[in-house]
This record gives sequence, structure tokens and C-alpha cells, in this order.
Amino acid sequence: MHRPDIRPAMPAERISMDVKTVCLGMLTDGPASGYDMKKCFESSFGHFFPAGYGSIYPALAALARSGLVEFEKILQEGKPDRKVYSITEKGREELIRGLSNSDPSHKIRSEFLATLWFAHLMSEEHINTVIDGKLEEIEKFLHVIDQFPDCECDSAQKGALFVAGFGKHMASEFRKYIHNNRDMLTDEDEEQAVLAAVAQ
Amino acid sequence: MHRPDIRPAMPAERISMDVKTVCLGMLTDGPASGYDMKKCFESSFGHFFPAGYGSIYPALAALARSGLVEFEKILQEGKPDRKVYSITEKGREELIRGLSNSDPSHKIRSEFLATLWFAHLMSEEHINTVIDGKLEEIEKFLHVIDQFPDCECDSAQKGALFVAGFGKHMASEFRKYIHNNRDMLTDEDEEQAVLAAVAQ
DNA sequence: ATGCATACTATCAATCCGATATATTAAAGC
DNA sequence: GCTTTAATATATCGGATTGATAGTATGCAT
Repeated sequence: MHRPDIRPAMPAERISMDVKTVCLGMLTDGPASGYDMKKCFESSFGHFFPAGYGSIYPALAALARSGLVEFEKILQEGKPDRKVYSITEKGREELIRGLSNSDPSHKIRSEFLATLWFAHLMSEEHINTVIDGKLEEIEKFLHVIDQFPDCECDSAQKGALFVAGFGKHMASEFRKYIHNNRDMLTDEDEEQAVLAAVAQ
Repeated sequence: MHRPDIRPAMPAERISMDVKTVCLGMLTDGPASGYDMKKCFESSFGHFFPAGYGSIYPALAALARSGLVEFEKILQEGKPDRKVYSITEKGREELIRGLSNSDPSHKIRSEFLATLWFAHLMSEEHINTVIDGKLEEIEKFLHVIDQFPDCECDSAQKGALFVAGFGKHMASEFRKYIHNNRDMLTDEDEEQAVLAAVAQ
């Protein structure tokens, strides 16, 4: 009725493994441009932590403002100038802080599963299209990851191998589950099964 | 040099399985309030498609504006009024459209993996904290999903069972991979490797 | 010669996320 | 009895992320 001094929170600068922190981490392998980093996201990092230009460039700008990275403009003939970023000592400290969170998240956002949840509203044909498309995608991914390591951004040896192995394992289990269970979405006797389940 | 009629995109109203579409889907099981839907996200949907109040309420408002849902204000004694939403015929059509995307995404955003990628910059103790924390989380999730189905929002039988089974399978494979491979992050010879790298 | 790929930069609107605010009641703890 | 916590409900706000687009230049293929 008369608000007693509400102030806007000030979230205490949460320790988080965000795009900024990942960029700092990448720079521990040596200087790189935003473009280089995007490629690294595409080839390896992005499989479990995606980021596009719209996140990378603002992240680098913010890091530079806080003095966690420095950059050097390199003029090139023909091509646009490169801004080559390197991590500072302060940046290294901040990276360690970013890694210190004891409960980092692991989130899935799956339009695929959300769609199939409503399989009863879809034609059998379309269900198959969706599933076959996803299987193809997984196949491609497994092919890519099989010839890992192949990217330059890996001082990370141990960690990179662990993460790549994880990706490979989960992708092949993804495939396995779909192979073994896709029938339950398209089986003829679905009507019966459902009725039976309700009946008893 | 003079651009031949570039027009500002008009994104053609992308077909997407977003929060709005999921809310429409939930409403096919009967009318519900935003609060009800949040609970449904927490209990089941959120495991593969998270959404909080900050997404749900704006989504419902937008759906109402477009005439895809209607709502009725229900006055209650003691408690605040409920706004109970129901799907319209137009909304059902839009839902079907939302389900018609042939290539729905399945994305992972894992601070967990991003952190462990840099395991070589972390203490063995902290690596173990992070991993044990995640294992505990998985254990809880498996416990929850074992007593599925238990939520009210499931006309979806087939789809819900498929998705729940998927979650269960992937979670237990997650656990298995960590059990079998966590040693590679904390093995003794890491120190040597790191020292050697620094020394030269 | 025209379009397409590659190499670089960068921005914008739409959306989403996490935290917070407001209000009331009921149960649970001290 | 008093107080804290949980549950029922609504809603908003800043900050971050997404996906698409824009701009500029070279070289390659059709």
C-alpha cells in the first residue's frame, strides 16, 4: 500500500559458466578472433554449449570492458580487420572463479521430445518423418565425433576427451532407444492398448 | 552497391515448438491456470522443455491476444482470482501447425560439461564435488521418473510413455558413463603432464 | 557475369530465464 | 500463542540468448 523501499535486487554477480566464461577458457589456448571462436563453437563446444555471433561478440566486448581480455587490431588486405583477443591475468583469475561453481547445470531443451509427447495428434507418417530425420542427424554427429580430436582449441586434453566420450555415448544411446521404442508411437494396436490400460 | 530490393525478412512466422505451442498442447487435456501449467512443467514437461513464470504468463497473454485460447476469471475466497484458460478451435489448428515441423531441435546446454572441459584448471577435489553433485541429481531424477506416470496433464499416453522412457534411459546412461570414466579426469599422471607443460 | 562460399565484422527484435514482488491462508514449529 | 514456512495465485523486470540479417571484400565455379 506504500512500498517500503524496494530495490532492484542486485543479483550479487552470480558465479556462472556462461558464454563469457567459455570464451575466456578458449583463450587459454592462445589468442583468437571472434570468428575463430565461432568456428570452435561449431566444431566442438557447440554440441553441448551452443553460441552464435549474437552471444560471442557482446561477450567479448563485455570482457574487454572489464579488462579480462585485451585485443589487437590486425589490418589485412582484402579481408576485414581481425580483432585478435587474448586473455589477461585478471581474466585467468575470473575464469577460475567461473569454474568454481559446485553445481553447474545440464539442461535439455527438446522440441523433438515436446513434439512426440503429442504423438496422438500426429499422423503416423509425420511421426516417422520426424524420427527418421533425427536418426540421420545423430548418425552425422557420431561420424563427426568419431574423428575427434580434430579441433585446434584443445589444451584441454583430459576434459575434451571426457566430454567427447560423453557425447558419443549419449548419442549412440539416443539412437538405441529410438530404434527399440519407436514402435510404441506408431503401433496399430495403440487404441487397444490404451483402452486396456484404462479399463483395468 | 545498390541493393536490389532487400526486404527486412518478415520471418514468415516460423513453425516452432515453443512455449506457446506447448501451452496449447497442455490445454488439450482441459482448462488450466498459469499456475497449474507451471506445476505441469515442473513435474514432467520441464525435464526436457523447461519454462518458468517469466515464459508462461507472457505466452498465455499472447495466445489470448491471438484468440488461440480463452480465459475465464474465477473469483475465489481467500486466494487470488484464477484465470482459467481453455483452448479454442483456432488454437487447436495452430497446435497442429506447431506439431508439423519436420525437424524439431534437441539441444543441450551444459555448464556441467563446459566446466569439466577445463578440468585441467581445476583441483581434483572440486572435480569430485561437481561430479558427485551431478550423480546425486541424476539419482533423484531416476527416482522421480520411476513412479511415472503420476501427473494429471497426460492425455498423451503414448507420447508421454515414450518421452518418460527416453528420460529414464538417458539418465541411467549418463550415470553409467560418469561411473566408468570419471577416473580420466582425476588420474594421478595429470600433475606430471601439467607440470611438464608449464616447465618448458 | 552471376551466384555462391569463405573470411571478417557486427547488430536487432523476439524470446527466454531467473529472480523477485504482492497477497492471503493454512499448517507446522517453537 | 506467536512466528515462520509452504501453498495458491498472479505478474513483471533486467539481462542473456537465439536466429536472422547486414555489410564488405576476395576468389572460385557454372
